[in-house]
Amino acid sequence: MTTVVARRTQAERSAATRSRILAATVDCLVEVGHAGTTTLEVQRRAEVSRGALLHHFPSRAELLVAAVYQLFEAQRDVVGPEVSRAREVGGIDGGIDVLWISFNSPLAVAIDELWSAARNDDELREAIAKEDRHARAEIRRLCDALWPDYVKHPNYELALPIVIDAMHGAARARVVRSDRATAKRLAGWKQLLHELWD
Amino acid sequence: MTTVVARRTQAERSAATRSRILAATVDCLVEVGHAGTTTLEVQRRAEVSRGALLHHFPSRAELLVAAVYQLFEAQRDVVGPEVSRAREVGGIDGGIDVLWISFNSPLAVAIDELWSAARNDDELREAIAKEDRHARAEIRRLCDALWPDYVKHPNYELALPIVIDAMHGAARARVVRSDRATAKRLAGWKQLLHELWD
DNA sequence: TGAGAAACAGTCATCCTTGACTGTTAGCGG
DNA sequence: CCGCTAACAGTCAAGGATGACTGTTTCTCA
Repeated sequence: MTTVVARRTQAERSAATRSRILAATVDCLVEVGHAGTTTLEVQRRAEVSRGALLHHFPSRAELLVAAVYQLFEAQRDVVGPEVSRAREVGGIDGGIDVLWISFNSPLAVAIDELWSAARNDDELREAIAKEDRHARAEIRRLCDALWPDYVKHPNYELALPIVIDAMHGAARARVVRSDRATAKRLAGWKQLLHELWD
Repeated sequence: MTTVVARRTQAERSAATRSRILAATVDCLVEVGHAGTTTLEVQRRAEVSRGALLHHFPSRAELLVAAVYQLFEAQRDVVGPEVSRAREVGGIDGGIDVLWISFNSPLAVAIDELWSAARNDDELREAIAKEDRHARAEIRRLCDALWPDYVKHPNYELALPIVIDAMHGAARARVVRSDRATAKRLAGWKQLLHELWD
């Protein structure tokens, strides 16, 4: 009785391994942070040999940079569909809820983790800066889709960056603060937009 | 010709060494980040022996926790005087400028660095959470002192946390974004408060 | 089908960090 | 003035991380 091993092309094998490694890297970033994301730990989680890991990503730096691209791409895959569904979400309050979700995915946590590391790593910083521009554009598209009625409101351009920055700040602070505090913030953002746009 | 060594009490010697170590730790956090803040690097910067370092702070964790207290205390020393000077600063715009400064000191950078590390370190997180409450109260006092005329405005409680969160978010994003972007944000916050309070 | 290349496996030397450990000096109380 | 303790000095072993290196398998293409 021999196990039937499905024949795969080199490209398929390679891509699968690469994916496993990157997924493990993201998991690692979320669970134990940037400092805990060692090549050994990634290799264990991905269940690949050292050779495999080093073959795909010759150095830890290259692994993390690749993770950046992977992460932002994954986030686009999350945000994209939300844009399509945006018309079903009603008004200011629903929009804030949807927006807040995108700041709370595991992906966002992993990105935040790399963001911290980027301050002392030129290579990472450059990679993140580049992707961040696209991410912001995507968030912007999401907002426009969520609030088509307000896009032309004179206060739209004023309020948007502030709320987005505030969400960034709140997402970060969430590490040490209570869920209650987060709920209060959500309500605050909604009230602000009502105040400015209604 | 013998060098005259000033006689110091044990307590003085000890306190001086401790200060040097903590100051070096803060420098280290600012310059090379949490990951780069090794006990060896701190020891080099403080110009103390390994024995001295380990005597005052038996483990790296204790060193970082001590740094948390030191940092928040130092920040209080910075923010405190600002509260007294607040009456000299005029209006919304000046207040925003002052507030923004407190998010840009090296201290804030070091705190942010520890904040990142805290996500995966229970001891640190607890220490930071505790101090953070005081810090927020202090910031609140500063705001009240900066804008005594608006404290009772119905939108005061609405706008304040949002602006503070936004400053947190913006301070963090500054790592990868341009100074121009920061200037735009400053203008935005000012405009928002004018919109809500005037 | 067979040579070659890509994908993967596993080991190893090197470096770095940490904290334990032992030795030394400076101040303090009796 | 003497013994004691806190403050400091310097070394060392253990563990972990990284990437280089060599060996093996799996596909591909001529």
